[in-house]
Amino acid sequence: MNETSKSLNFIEQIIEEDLEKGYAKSDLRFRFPPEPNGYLHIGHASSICLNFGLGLRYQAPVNLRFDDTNPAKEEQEFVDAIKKDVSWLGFDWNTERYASDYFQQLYDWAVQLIKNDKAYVDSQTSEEMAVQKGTPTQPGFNSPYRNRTVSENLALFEEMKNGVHEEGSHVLRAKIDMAHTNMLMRDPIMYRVLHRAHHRTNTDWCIYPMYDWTHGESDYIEQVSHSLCTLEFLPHRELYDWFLDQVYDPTKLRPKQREFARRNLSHTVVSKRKLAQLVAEKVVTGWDDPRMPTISGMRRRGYTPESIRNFADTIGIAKRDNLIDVSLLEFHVREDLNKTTPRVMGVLDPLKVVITNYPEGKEEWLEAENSPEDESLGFRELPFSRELYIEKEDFKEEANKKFFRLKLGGEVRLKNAYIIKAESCTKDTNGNIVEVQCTYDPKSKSGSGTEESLRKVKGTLHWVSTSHAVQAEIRLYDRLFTHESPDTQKDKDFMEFINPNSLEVITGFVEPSLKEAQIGERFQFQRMGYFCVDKDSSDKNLVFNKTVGLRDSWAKIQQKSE
RNA sequence: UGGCCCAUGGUGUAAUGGUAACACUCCGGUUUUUGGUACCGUCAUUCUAGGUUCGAGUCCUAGUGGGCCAACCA
Repeated sequence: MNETSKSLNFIEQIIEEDLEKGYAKSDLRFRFPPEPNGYLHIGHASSICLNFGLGLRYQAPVNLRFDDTNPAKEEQEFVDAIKKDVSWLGFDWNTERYASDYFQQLYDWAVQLIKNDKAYVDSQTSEEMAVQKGTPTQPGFNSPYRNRTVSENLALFEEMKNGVHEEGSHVLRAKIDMAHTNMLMRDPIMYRVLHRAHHRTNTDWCIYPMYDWTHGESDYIEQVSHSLCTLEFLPHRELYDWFLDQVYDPTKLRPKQREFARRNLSHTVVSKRKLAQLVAEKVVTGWDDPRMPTISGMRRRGYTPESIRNFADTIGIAKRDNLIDVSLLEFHVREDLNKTTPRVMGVLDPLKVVITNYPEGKEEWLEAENSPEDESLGFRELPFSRELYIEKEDFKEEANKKFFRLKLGGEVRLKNAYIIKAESCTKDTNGNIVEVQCTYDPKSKSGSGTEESLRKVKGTLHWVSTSHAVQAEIRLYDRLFTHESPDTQKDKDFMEFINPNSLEVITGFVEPSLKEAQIGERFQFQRMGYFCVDKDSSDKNLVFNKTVGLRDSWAKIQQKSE
């Protein structure tokens, strides 16, 4: 927590060096620049935490800037979702900006470039241009249109803007060097003709600027000091600087681009394009499907903003390729949920228990602590009766002594209730156990303080009273992909690794206090895991998502004995 | 057959020329009315070869391995 003792990541070191070299702290400014063409994912969360974290650390403003230069892909729906996600993560932006706000300024600068003989209108097809561009190992060659006169370029460019020309007929290109070793410097396209309505500028423009031309100049307009992006943009830095050189006024702050490695998460894909494909092909129900590594998906799953921020802090920022194990994310989710969620009881795979020496028709309301981690959460009351459900896996006719749960002739504590002993069980015609008959010790009531209640029994089970329990739909999730790195396998498409069993829907029974649970509310079902109420939930049909299971050392013991 | 970036336990990140550390995972234990939590402990790391230096994970060179670059996407 101590800022001064915490080691700096390499971005923070760059900033510290700039500060030492005389950069004013008040000149520091950052931005988070999403393109509104999809939902934000865990990789963006990392970038958001980086940029807004820097803002907090240096008390510097952070803009939320939508990189909306491609009306073919961008929509208002995504703008709204992105704003919601950033806010939910717990960050406040200084101002909300749009690259489209700068279209006029960008156009004016482009005209200036043409006048300075730094840009020209090319009228080749994209195929011709691709050939002419060369390859990484071979230089390109000049376009036949490269030497158009300034006045001809000016006239054409204005016509492009005015919608005189068809899509694909002309582009504006920067005039740099077709033999440059960096392919991005081989006369990159600045503008294309697009007869499309834009979500903000509507049909005002018939030409739209490309990323490279837009991004750095937007940083410059906003006077962003450090423009942070992922490593695949590293080759763009040279162009970023070249474009800046064309318009730079030395009395103003000059933004600098620096790059960090995107964070990869195991057993999923962290790519908007691939996530969009999962949505489009209906592998998942939508961008906010709880199996998706999107911020909205994680929110719906029950992850907390705190846990995602802690995760981002822990994984840090660096420049090497990485594949972060999803178990680290789950650790942070459990860590936060353990501290904050109330405990309740829910039986996912019910087995009926009848307490033969408990009077028929009797019910008792027992006091139960809401959280051993947080006293302030108080207590609630639980109904107990003659017939209960316990978890099917918590009973065996016979078992070795490693099995702490209920077995014939053995005793267990029912959480917050009595100690019971299994006397017999009945089976259906297929040999499946359908009911267990038990006796209880009436003096062993939890919290009663009697000698019997203080007895140590090895196992404690969760349970619900059959007549009081509420039926609930419970959605269990597993990893979306069976491979830890589905999208880096040579000759294999990531879709081949989709886990067919990533969703299982079951019907369980939960304690009656959950009847009034609100959408989004989180609970720990004791001994089972963390669950939250899904947005599909209604008065008629209670729906829970399993957020993450509890650590399960019994499962490990079982695995080893197999 | 080019250019650029990267290389620290199983995973991620530190160590800023001076004893390689922290977290997760794994494994073992203590406590426990959650086989949870908490706490304690074990195992395990500088890609290779040269060089600079009293001293190199850190600087230099080469090699090896991985990644990025040929959208009118961002």
